[in-house]
Amino acid sequence: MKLSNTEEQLMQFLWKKEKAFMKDLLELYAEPKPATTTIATLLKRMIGKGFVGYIQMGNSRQYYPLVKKKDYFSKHVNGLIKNFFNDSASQFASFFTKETNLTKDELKKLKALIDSEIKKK
Amino acid sequence: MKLSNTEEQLMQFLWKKEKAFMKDLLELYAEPKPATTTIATLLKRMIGKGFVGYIQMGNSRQYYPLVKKKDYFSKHVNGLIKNFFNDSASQFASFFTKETNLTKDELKKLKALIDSEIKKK
DNA sequence: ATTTAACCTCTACACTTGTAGAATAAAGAT
DNA sequence: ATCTTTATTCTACAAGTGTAGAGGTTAAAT
Repeated sequence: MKLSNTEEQLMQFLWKKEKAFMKDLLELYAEPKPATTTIATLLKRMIGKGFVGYIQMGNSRQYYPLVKKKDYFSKHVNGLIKNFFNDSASQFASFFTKETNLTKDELKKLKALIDSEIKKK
Repeated sequence: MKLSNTEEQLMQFLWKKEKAFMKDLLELYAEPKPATTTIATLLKRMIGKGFVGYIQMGNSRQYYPLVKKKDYFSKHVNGLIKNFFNDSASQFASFFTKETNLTKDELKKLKALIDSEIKKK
């Protein structure tokens, strides 16, 4: 099961908040904010898809994510790599390095990070 | 305008081939292959969306991509970075380095690549 | 010339997505 | 007790997606 675009955006908010009531979520939207019923529909669908859970609190609910952002994201990137780079992460990495506009400084930091990863292996 | 999932898969095939007739594309699908009319519909929609062009050759057409895989892909990754990493490519890169199972060797190659990128700046 | 194969367009239909009004319920304010 | 606010469910509807049959056209094969 997969989230649609708007659902994914809402999920981002939920990940940010960790737990949230409708109200809190609505606040995070830029103007013009969607109708509350729209959010409600999305949440309901997301619950159906198994991405969101909630705790009933009085008349409203405290929603929370059922999947970790990291996991969701990994799946995304892996899909991307599979489709675009023939399932080769290193091919992807090299493409990424060349095509993204990382500054010199960022590149240096990345290099350092890679170094420490190399040491771990 | 955006490609849907099945459209994107077909696009992958088209990128691989560079130019292709229906037949060629159909071949690339695993069993059970979709109906030819399904592919035809997809191609038509993709033409409508401006992702595919064609040259009429007798009774059939030679299709070709109108957008470069690289460009399409970049847009994708940028979207991902924007959504998941607060628009920070370097944050993404670090996450990626840590979470992907690159081998020591791949990491070394990547490091070398980064080095040469640093020199360019 | 007739049959066959390839492929295109049109039509169709169920499912998903984006969006939100109407109706309802409950909780808080007066 | 009544009004107001807020959240929830139901219903709805247009657009987009996944999938493919029916029917027509042309080129190739016999």
